[in-house]
Amino acid sequence: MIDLKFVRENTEELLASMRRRGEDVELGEFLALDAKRREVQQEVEPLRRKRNEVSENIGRLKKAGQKAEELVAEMRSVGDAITALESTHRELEEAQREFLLTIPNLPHATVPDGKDESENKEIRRWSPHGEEPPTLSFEPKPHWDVAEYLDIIDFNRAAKIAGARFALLKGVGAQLERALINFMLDLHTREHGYTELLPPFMVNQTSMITTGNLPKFEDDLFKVENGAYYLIPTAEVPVTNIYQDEILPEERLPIYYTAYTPCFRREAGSYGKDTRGLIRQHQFNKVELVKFTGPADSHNEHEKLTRDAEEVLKRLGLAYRVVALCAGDLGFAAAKTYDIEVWVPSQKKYREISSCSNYEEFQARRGSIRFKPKGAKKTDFVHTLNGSGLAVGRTVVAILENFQQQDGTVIIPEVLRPYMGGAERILRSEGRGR
RNA sequence: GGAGAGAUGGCCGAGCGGUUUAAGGCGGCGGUCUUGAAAACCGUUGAGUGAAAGCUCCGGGGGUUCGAAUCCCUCUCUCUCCGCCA
Repeated sequence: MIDLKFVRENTEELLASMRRRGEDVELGEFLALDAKRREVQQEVEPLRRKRNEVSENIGRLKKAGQKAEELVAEMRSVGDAITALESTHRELEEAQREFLLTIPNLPHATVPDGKDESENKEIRRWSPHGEEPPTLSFEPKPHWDVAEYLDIIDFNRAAKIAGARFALLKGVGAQLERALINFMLDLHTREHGYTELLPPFMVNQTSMITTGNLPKFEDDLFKVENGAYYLIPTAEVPVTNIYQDEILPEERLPIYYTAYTPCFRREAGSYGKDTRGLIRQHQFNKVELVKFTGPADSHNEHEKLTRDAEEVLKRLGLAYRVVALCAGDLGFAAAKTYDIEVWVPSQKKYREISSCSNYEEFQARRGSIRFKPKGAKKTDFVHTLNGSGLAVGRTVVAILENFQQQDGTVIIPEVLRPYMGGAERILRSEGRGR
């Protein structure tokens, strides 16, 4: 959430930022509400002060055994006036908050200009063989064909038991998924200094408001009907909300968390996009990285977090590139975002496998996540950051496609072998499992 | 699901209609003392808003009253006992 005072005092700067995002924001009505609200507040406060003073007086008089009838009568009408003003004030305040919750974050100065995805800026590339992605000596099959031949993913039966955009992993496919989760968590906890969490997979509305998923993006979420819960679209939501409404001591910062969770997304409005395969599912697994930092450190920590996610791909030997999202492609809550895109041979394209963002104080303000700088009188908002480290389903896509062999088998990356009973290759399974 | 108890400042805990501008303790910070430290003693120590005076905040929301942490309604959460259950 944008600071109310900032909106009031830096209106032009805010509008310029919104134009960079391609958002058309109308502030006239909001600023009028704000002026009215402050006017009402200035009216009600002296009345409250008067009531406090006179009421205390009445108490003293009564204690002394004296009458206070006129004062009581007078305060009765003051009380009515206060009640009326308070209810107006509350309505104005609520209207302001509702509006503020719909204003996206300000893009950081280093975010490139641009209207959409096509203007994102490539930052760097990596591949096991230099910078360019490796080419296979035969025509690569899409991962769903690779998986079907090996009998490790069953999309048809998943559709039967749940519907479109679900997958049923089988045998080595299920093992591969589990191996990747464990490999990623081990890397981040043992080498990158993150603490592992296993949070609730459903959260309340308040948590969704903190991260920016609500009120604007309800259509993207699955809501549980008998209970006020939402299925999490990412571990970012439960983990960021851990310190909701808390004031942290400065010495605790920065805090690094990693969490595996399934993620649930409606994918409304993505009809016809990635309809086959694992790329776009209603439910997928992800290992998430979340940081809470002081304001001065967040951009450094953002760079480090992105490198931590990249490391997963390096160890797996998967080619990727990092792009900086332009202002027009930036998510609602983000001040700055790097996407990591992995090479998908059958599509001859890089596809998003991680999104690493710095939200600065945007989410912290919505969730009131603060810290007390050492020696300072005032509290300040922390900065929150997160990134996928990585999306597991899409990592499976990359492994099946990049490491497929002409005979239909798939080489298992060395770092995963200890997690898969030492197997070096995924072979076609025969018989009973089918 | 049934019965009961509770939610107060970083933590513990008093207050149950009017010097509560929330007692007291612990913890934190500063000081006295000390070669240094501990102990003891003294002081200080919640958040938001505002230039300030002030105003608001005792789980959330609503009500009663001149006046609510305190009384009433409601919701949420926690605990105890019983039942059921992985």
